[in-house]
Amino acid sequence: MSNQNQTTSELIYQGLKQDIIQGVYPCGEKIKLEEIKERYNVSYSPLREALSRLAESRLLINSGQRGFRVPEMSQTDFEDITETRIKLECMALEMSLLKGDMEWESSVVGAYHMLSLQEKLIHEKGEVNQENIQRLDDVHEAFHQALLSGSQSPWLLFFVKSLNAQFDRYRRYSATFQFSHSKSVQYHLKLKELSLERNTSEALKVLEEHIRYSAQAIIK
Amino acid sequence: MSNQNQTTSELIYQGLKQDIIQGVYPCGEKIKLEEIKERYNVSYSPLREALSRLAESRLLINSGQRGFRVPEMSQTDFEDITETRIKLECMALEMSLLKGDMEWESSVVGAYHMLSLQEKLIHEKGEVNQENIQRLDDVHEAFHQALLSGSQSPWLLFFVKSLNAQFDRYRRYSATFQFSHSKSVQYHLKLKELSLERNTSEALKVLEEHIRYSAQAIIK
DNA sequence: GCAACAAAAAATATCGATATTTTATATCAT
DNA sequence: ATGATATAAAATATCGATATTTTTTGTTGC
Repeated sequence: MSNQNQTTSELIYQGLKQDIIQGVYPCGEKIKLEEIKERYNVSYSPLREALSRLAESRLLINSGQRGFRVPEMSQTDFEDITETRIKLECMALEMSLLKGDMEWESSVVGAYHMLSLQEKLIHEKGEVNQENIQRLDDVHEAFHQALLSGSQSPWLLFFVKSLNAQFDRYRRYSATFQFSHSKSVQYHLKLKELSLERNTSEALKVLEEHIRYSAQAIIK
Repeated sequence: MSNQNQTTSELIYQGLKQDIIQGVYPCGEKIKLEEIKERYNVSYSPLREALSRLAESRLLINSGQRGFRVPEMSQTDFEDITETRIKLECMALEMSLLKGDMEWESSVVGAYHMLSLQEKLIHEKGEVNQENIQRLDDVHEAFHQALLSGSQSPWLLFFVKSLNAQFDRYRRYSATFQFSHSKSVQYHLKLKELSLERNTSEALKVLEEHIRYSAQAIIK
């Protein structure tokens, strides 16, 4: 977002990332350069730069002289992602509650407001479509980022972001869009309130539960 | 290491990464493509792929339409790296001591042996040269990796590795090669023994101290 | 039939040149 | 002089073509 310098390489990176996370390319599938070169209508250079970046953050695998492919999914990998995510996010949340200032509080309140509006739109008014779901994902992501942003640890947030992308890939793949999201909605409300009250121990508990609940729904 | 498929892109990636960490390119310096294209004697494509990857892991900064540059260093950034490193490494060590099997123990013993030999070579026999220091860094890194490898969390190890690269850049930049490394040697010995004894609380304490000690020496 | 090897096809990786954008330099009006 | 604008230079980003490697196909001998 808000990237003024829209280089082709950056654009295709964003597009590919999105597509990989959304499961457009099946697991283990080889990425044929010629093919997606045509599809995205670009040449090799920016394409390969984008692919290289994605491989660096493990959204692709780059095997020596034989190109790029989409990583396989496995139970153990997902469990590792989930457990690590819980640890790092809890860590960041703890720091947020300790260090978060007024600006942080405002961003949490603001992000929560957006999230709850979008949740209402989908789950109460039933306006379920691809665009609204994408938007729900975005504001949900933004809410979590806001919560943790008080931690003042760019590195921790960087890693959390990376894990969330991986987690999302599993989520999208399992295609479990739960219409009965009431539990999730409750989690978010509690999370917001406990955070603003600086009730660390309870907030951490809820965050962990929230992540585990999502993970459980994905494993099936 | 042990990458059989030595593509030009991979080679130049390794080389650049090493050079950035070792402080060959000053902080904030712009990476002139034409210049290092000549220096490494390659063409744009593999060079830009390598640069893109390095930017993805934050060893470079890629600003829109105006190329790549080496990140600035700051006290706060280094503190974030250090604190995050402590948290993640301690987390991984705790898991290692909990889950580590016989194979893990062997790798720790083996890695420690290598490390202590190299430490002796340098600090007792005084064979101090660029090559031996590089080798010390390598076996030191390997020892820490071995310690944490029992954790069974590839994602945690991935992040730790990334942080260590950043940490190393600061270390190399400050150019503090301490000849009185006796303290560091003691840390490693203690770390090994406490780990094999599965003395979690003490091992974590020593690891944290070890990292803080290194960080202190860098800040000056 | 089947393994081993050779030839052909396909795909990846790299190159050198071009187009685009940014940065530096020069010109002009105020 | 100074700031704005146009021009030139430099640097980045992208393209299309070539070289290299891998994969597939086909052939031969057993």
